[in-house]
Amino acid sequence: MISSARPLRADAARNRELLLAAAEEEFAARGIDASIADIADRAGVAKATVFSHFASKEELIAAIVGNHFAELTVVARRLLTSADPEAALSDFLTEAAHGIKQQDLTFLRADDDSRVTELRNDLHEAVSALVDRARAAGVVRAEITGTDVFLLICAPVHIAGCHPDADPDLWRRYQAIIFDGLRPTRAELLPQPPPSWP
Amino acid sequence: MISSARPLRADAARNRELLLAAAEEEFAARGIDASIADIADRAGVAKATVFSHFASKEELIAAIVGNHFAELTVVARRLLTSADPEAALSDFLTEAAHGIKQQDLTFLRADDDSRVTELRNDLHEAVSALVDRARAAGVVRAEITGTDVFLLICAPVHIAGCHPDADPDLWRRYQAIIFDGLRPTRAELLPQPPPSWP
Amino acid sequence: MISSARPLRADAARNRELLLAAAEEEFAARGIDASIADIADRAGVAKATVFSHFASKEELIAAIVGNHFAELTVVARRLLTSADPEAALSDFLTEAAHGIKQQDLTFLRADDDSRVTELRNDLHEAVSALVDRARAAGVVRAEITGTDVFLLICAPVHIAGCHPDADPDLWRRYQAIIFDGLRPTRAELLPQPPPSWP
Amino acid sequence: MISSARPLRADAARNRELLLAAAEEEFAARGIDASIADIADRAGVAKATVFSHFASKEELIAAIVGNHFAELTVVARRLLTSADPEAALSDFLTEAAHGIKQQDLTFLRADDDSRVTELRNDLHEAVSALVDRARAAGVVRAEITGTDVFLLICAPVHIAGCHPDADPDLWRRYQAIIFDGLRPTRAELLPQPPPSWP
DNA sequence: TATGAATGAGCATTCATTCAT
DNA sequence: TATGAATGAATGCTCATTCAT
Repeated sequence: MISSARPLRADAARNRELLLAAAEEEFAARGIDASIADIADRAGVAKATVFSHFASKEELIAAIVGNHFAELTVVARRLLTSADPEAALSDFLTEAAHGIKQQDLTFLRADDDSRVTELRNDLHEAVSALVDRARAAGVVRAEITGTDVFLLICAPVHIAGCHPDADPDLWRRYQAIIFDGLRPTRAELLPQPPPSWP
Repeated sequence: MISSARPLRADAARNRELLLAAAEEEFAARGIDASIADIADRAGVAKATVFSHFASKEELIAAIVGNHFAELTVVARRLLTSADPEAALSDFLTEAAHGIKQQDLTFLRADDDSRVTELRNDLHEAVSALVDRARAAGVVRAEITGTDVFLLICAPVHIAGCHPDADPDLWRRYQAIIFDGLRPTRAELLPQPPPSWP
Repeated sequence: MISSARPLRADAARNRELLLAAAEEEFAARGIDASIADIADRAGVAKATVFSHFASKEELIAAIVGNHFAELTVVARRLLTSADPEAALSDFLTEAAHGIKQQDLTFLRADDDSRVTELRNDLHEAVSALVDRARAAGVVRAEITGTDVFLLICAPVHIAGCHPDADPDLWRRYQAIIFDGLRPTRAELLPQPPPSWP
Repeated sequence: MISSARPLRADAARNRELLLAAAEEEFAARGIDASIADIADRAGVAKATVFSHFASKEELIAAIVGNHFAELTVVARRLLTSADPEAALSDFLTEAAHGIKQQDLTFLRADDDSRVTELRNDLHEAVSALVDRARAAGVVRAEITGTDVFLLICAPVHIAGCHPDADPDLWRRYQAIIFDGLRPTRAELLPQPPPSWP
């Protein structure tokens, strides 16, 4: 929300937010092939204005993805200070899924962008802290890592999205199932070692 | 002469198979934006030939998706005859995920095609039978339906795909977690009723 | 004129010629920034058709430049068989300048194209033969090389083009001056050694 | 206050010079398609500032071209006062070509600008005086006019520029050849009458 | 049926120029 | 005067689809 590098003029800052919002909506509606023209139209600015804010379509996508990572990091850090480790992890997954559900942008990738990589690592770290606390409290299996949970964030929304005509809250069902799968009820080892993080 | 729907000439039938195979490979390699030109090149035919077999790109995608549903249906029906209900369900999910992993075509959608809808319903039915048997045997929660499992088919591969540099077998870890989530260990009710199927 | 690689269908070959002609005219009229759209319009075809004949604007330019080199090579080789070495060289420069004058495309460059490089080398070789014969006959200075004359081909037209409102034949005046500069009247050495050819 | 045309503030005058210098460099480096944005960047000012000094890109080009004409005029007038008429003409062409070679802006045209036309006429007049003196001294043919030499100014650099990998001083070779072509050694008449000047 | 060619609609991106501050 | 921002008009290029043979 609050950027540090260059204090934009008020009108430009407004247009930037307008554009990011329009882009999210357009990507959610039309997929990754949403056109810059449509995004500009939706934001009520000229096509060229998009490029005066983001040097390329890739950079626009990176800004969106980065923002989402940053928002989730804020959520994770806030929940780290709560009393109940189990509720904290569960609430994080719920809030995350809820945010994703609003606009499914799961398909957006921005891998080669260093800022996004950094923000993704920040989120990974915050999630790992949440998981460490939950594991220490015995509410998740000993084998479960922060990376596991990081990868699972989008799963409930994605699963519900496979239904051709689902209730908007269906993802909650699959989140509960997955969360139960993380619990230390079963002693069996998982068939693969925990994934490393680059 | 013997087959019912459309008696294709032998070489035409061969071209059709060539095209479907080429299209799958190209979609797997380049994503949904793979071009008809590249598919035709890979199949060794002219671009226009693609359109003499499939009226549009959508129809080509529908054919691929339909084939995948049909293959999974075969797997599900075969496993219905096996002795162990738990192993049958687990094996189905494993074989399905394995096939998807080979060529991740999860992103392909073909919603408005009636043949695809029919094949999808066939798969849904076969999976439901598998789940009914598993539930009756007490290896999955009473609340779990065939629709649930149908929706979960792609999840393990999708989850592992969120890792920037994952082991090719990582999906097995998440499949085990999800399968554990389906088990009747926990008594708590799931937060959402089972989804209906259209 | 007669290409070897792939025998185009009659209509395609016609469109190709139409496009090359239109492109030459458009480049001559608007300079190197002539647009593909205008070229296509002038040729009476769709924009995309340009790209079905030439993969890029660069390739179209290369085709034009290559054709011009090839045509000049034909002229040079023909004159090599004529009786008078002085007239042969002079006529070559005249015919070349005349062809260039029709459409000043001096500004077109296609350096990185291997076919063009080859055709340019062919022309260089043919011109060198013409110059060798003229030198042997004592009608040009001993120091003058084929490379010198190759570089001088465009000069008369370019010089006349610096006049804001010149007679269309003014280039002949500067060709005569330059040709006189090549004659062995003066014994003084030229201030720079003859240029090498890559 | 003291100067007549437009009393610029000191910093504005400085920006103007900065911009002209930056524009020359950028045009020399990137050709006529050098962008206003790059020029402004190089000058260290905002894009819009360019337009507060020059109403359009054309006008900026006209200013550069006009400056070059004016500089050459100074050179020609200075050499008019030298003792040797032949050396004066030769030196003029050498100094001119040298300046052009440093930054080849030959491609810049600014025809419809009245100030440029005036400066070009000034140069034409100064060159004509140089040529008249040389002709009177018998060092150039009787037929050669100031207009001829004016048109020939850029030729040596242009000719050397046709070589794909030339020595930076190669233009001197062609200047010598052309200058020899101007000498009164040959009695033959040139094939075209001297061009008039508008 | 198979195909070489043609094409209309569209896309990301650029740029000279204008505007408000 | 200087500038950050905005923009309309182009531009090279792509692609699914159509057409004539």
